[in-house]
Parts: sequence; structure tokens; C-alpha cells
Amino acid sequence: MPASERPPAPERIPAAERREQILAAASRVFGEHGYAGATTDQVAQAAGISQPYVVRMFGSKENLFLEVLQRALHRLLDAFRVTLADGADEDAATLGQRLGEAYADLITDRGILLSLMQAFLLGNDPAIGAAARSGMLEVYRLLREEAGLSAESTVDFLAHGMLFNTLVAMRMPDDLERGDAAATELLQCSFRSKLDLVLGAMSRGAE
Amino acid sequence: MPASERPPAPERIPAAERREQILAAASRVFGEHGYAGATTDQVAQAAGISQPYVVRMFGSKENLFLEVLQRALHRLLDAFRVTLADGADEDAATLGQRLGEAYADLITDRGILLSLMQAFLLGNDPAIGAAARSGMLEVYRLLREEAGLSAESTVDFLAHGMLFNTLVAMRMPDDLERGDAAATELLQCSFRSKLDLVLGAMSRGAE
DNA sequence: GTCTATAGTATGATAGAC
DNA sequence: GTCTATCATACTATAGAC
Repeated sequence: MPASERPPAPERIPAAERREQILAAASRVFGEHGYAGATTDQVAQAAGISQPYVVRMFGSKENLFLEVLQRALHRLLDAFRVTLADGADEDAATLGQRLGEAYADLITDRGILLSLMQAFLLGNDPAIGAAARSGMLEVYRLLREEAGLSAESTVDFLAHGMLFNTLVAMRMPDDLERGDAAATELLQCSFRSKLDLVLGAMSRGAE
Repeated sequence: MPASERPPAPERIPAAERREQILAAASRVFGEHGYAGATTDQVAQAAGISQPYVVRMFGSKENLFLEVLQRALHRLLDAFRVTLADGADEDAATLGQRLGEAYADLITDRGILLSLMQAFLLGNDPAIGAAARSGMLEVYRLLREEAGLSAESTVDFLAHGMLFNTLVAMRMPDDLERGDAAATELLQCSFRSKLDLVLGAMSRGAE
């Protein structure tokens, strides 16, 4: 009976579902290692499948990254639109505050903001750079036109978002346990009320 | 007469000078492609020498990047200290303004701020991440303690610096020629008076 | 829908000549 | 101080079986 010799049959699940699994895994991996630093094999392992299957499904590593980028942008814009719909007629300050909270909430999925940030630094790459620029401008227009923020408020908002991303990417919150005074102050002032949320997400995401 | 068969003898220049050439070249290359995306061969070509010589001189690619990072941090801190020494007793607003100009001046060497930014996104890498975090905190302390900015002003300053870096890295200024209204507004509001300087540096740095 | 095997290439690093 | 030659590895992508 050679039955025991056969390797366990792989789990067959619908392509659409598998796609989403891979995108989620890729989002994390690209976020942590960057486009060039990440390997399709890391993505595959994170998604629990074989490396060639990742390539097969997305055609190429670059294509996969572009889809991760689109997905991240989509989630970001969605989160903002939901926030806008919720509190239609607030003053600019309150709105900015609430948009900021919506932004910080996205960190619950550590990959979203980090892979976005990684894409932003790839201005040289023709395809990725173009997608990143157009995504950034889409966000800008949303804040200006749909949210009605002033140019100054919008730039301010984006600026603090970039600092937020950077601090998260560099794993600055990890230093909090070391009790460094400067790190504590910087993070508290930069993250405001959202520190707990972020710290929760970080420890959950620790490998 | 086999004289013409011999390849032209390589230029022999002092190690210290060569070191600086390589670091400058590496700064550009790492800034554009990131740590993982850059190759030691690209650095070598940019510096006009052979790839093995780059590795020979710095021991490893990681080591080279760490030196690039230290050099960038050093230049940044220096530029701030010079600015501080120049205008000792200004009010916080003027000082912030002048520090901002000093910061923007640094993109004259496009590699400095971009390789710094690249390092910031590498929080996962044990060596690079630690160096990046400690560098960021050094900058923070300089602004708080030596420049005497409030925690809020410092975070604000850093935030706008991160947005500045991001926009430069994504080559957003290149879109200006396309006449995109959002891009123009975003850049003008974000870069203020320094737009000309930045644009000059960008066209000079275009490959 | 998923895998194993593998081709092809690019890259970091070493050895050793000049 | 600098190069050429080269090794070893790692990675994307393809082919084809199940």
C-alpha cells in the first residue's frame, strides 16, 4: 500500500480568495523589506503556498507590487471617504483630527501604510513611480476637494502622515520600552491619542 | 612591440580621496534605488572604478550603506549647527524658517536626504534600523535642546521634512512640467521659497 | 488550483596579479 | 591602489505533472 507515500494534497481554495491572501501577505512583506528587498518566496511562505504560484498568479513581482500599491491606495481613500461621510458638516479642525484617526487606524494592517511609503520612495522606477505619484495626487485632491481642507491644512496633514509612516517603519515605538526620553516625547507628540492603537498593532505584528 | 597591448594603467589616487568619491557615488545610488535595490556594481560605475574595489574598501555592501548613513546624518547635523550659530537669538518662527532652508539646501546633493529616508524605512534590518533610529533621535535632540524648539514645533518641523523628502524621492517635481494643478499646488505649498533650488538640483541630477 | 524541478541570470564577495 | 577572473548563492520566472 503506497498510500502513505503520496504527499498531502494541497488545499484547493477559490482563486479570488487565494489572491486576497497573497495580496495581504505581500503587503506585509513589501512593507517591511521594500520592493527590491522582498522576495517572491517570502511572500509565498507568508501566504502558505509555493513561490512559483505567486508568480503564476500575478505574472511578475513588479505586477504584484503594483497591485499591492493599488490596494493600499484604495483602502486609504475608502477610509477617508467613510470618515467624510460620517461627519459631514464639521469644522476643519475637527475633520482633520478625525481624518488623522482614520489614518492611524490603518496601521492595524501594518502593510498598508508601509508598502505605500515604500512605493513613494521608488520614484525612479517607471511603472511604480508613476503609480505612486498619481496615488499621492489622488489623496491630495480628495483632501482638498472632497474634504474641503485648505492647501495649507492638507500639506500639514500629509506631512504629519509621512512622519507617522516613517516612525512606524523605523520601528521607533520599539524603543519605548528602553525608556528613551526623546523617543517617548517624539512619539507621544507625533501620535497623540493613537499611541495605544499603534503599540497594539506593533506587538501583534512582531515576528 | 607589445606596448600597445597593455590596458591603460588605472589612476592611482589616495585612499582617503577615493573613499570620499565612493561614498558620494553610493549616496546617490542608494538614494535612488534603496539599499536592496542598489548594487555595488552601480556604485562602482558611478564612482568610475571596479566593483570588487568597492567591496574591498568597505568590507561589505551593508557596511558601505552604514557609512553613507553616518555621513548623511553628519552633514545634516552640521548644517543645522551652522544655522544655529549664525542666528543665535532669533524667535522660534524665524529659526524654524531658517532651519527649513538649511534642510532644503541639502538636496543640492540629492543623495543625502534620500539615502537618509531609505534608511528610515529599514527598521527591520538590525544594524541599519538601529543606526537610523539613533540618528533620528539625535536630530530630534538637536532641535529640542540646542535649537530650543518646543516639542510641537520640532515634530512639525520633522513632519514637513519627511513630506519634503518623500516628494523629492517620488520625483513629484518632474510632474510640474505636465502642468498638473494639484501637483503644482502641493509642491508650492510644501516647498515654499525653495522650489527653484529644488528644481535646479533635480534637473542637474537627472540621469 | 497547486506543486516540483529547474533554467537563467544577477549579485556580493574572494583570490591573486600588477 | 586597482584590476581581472571567478565562485557561490539567491532569485525570478518557466515548464510541466497532478
